[in-house]
Amino acid sequence: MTFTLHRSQSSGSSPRRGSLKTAHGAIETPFFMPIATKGAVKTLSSADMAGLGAGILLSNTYHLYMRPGLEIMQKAGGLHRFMNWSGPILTDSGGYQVFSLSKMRTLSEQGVEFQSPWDGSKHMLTPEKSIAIQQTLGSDIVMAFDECPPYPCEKKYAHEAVERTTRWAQRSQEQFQQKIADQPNRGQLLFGIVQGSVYADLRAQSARELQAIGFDGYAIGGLAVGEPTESMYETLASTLEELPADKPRYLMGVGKPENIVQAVRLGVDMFDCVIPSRNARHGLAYVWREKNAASDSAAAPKSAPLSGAAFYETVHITNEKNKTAFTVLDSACGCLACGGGYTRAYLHHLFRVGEALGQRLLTAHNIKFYLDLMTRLKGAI
RNA sequence: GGGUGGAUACCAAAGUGGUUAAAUGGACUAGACUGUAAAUCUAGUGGCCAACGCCUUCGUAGGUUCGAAUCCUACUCCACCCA
Repeated sequence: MTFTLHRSQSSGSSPRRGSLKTAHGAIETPFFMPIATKGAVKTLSSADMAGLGAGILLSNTYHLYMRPGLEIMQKAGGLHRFMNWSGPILTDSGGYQVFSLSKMRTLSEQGVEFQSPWDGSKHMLTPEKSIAIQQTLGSDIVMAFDECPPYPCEKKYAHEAVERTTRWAQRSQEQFQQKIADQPNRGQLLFGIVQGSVYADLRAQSARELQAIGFDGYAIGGLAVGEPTESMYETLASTLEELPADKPRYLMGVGKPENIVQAVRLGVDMFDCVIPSRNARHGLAYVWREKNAASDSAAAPKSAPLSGAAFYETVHITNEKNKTAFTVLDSACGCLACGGGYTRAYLHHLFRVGEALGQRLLTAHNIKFYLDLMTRLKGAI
């Protein structure tokens, strides 16, 4: 079995632990994937990631296809070798770029034509091409090519997007199988992506249609794109009811720590998000809050369930008050910054003068925070 | 000694009679960021005020004008040029 649950769960919305086997090792779920869009977690090396205890990274088909391109990836012997990362990698299909680059693309039944922001050149991404690229990259988990609609989204359009996503999922699966027939199976897994905006019936339809095709795992896409958080939770809960319990469920692009906590409660197994890395580069650090437990009844001991957003706090490292804060972000943290003994005052200084080390240290810290969050959640299930 | 050009808010730098508390950068203050077009973006930054609003600013001191950062006079300082 590729995916095994540690405790048998009937179905639906309840937290679960499991193990997902990939060609580059098994990972305990629920887990978080730091994002290495262009083949690197910005400011960090593969060795750094291993040191932080990251189990699996996420990379992006669209970006790697644009640069360095398939020829280089082929000569490099695949993405793992290219970036010198021996753990598992999940590659996103480029479906999200259908959403985020909406001003620079043209969508058709065939696929999506993107215009390069660099030289204006046009590139067509289709389900077949996306999967083929991911096969060349050699990622452990391949994502079907989907359409991620914006929010808000008229139901009529959301419906069309669901049906197109289903057709694209079918084509993705066919391409995936064909390649496997051609070449030795590299042990790649293929995940389908549920769409349907915030409409429960569309989500259910999407989930049903994808299961009819059959995938190794099911992702929930198109959330956290601007809808109210409550709406996201409701949609997530109803969608999970429609997904098989014996396959991994992946909530794409989410999210804030409290979003992840809530999603794990509802039965999600996999996450990714740019928040820890991007916010780190923008000077925002995540810090556990229990050190203030004496004065704050909302702070919980490590073993207790994490609730709301009260279990952590954010630190704007560039804030004036950190100028003379000669303490590390979190004395219990073993990241490059905290373990290295670099104080908030020093990090503040690095950001002020624009030294890249500041971004690097904060990125390491936030990634560690997210990985620790998952460890705690596993411990609480 | 003579000549020319300057002096604008924390810094740099626009503005040559009213629409200017004064463009734009930087710096500073705070905020945002959810399958990364993101080391990005937003807002604020003379004083008082919760706010409406009021007050004080463009080297200094006078003057012209209904009205001046903008025009005139003197002075101070800076830069360059000629002796």
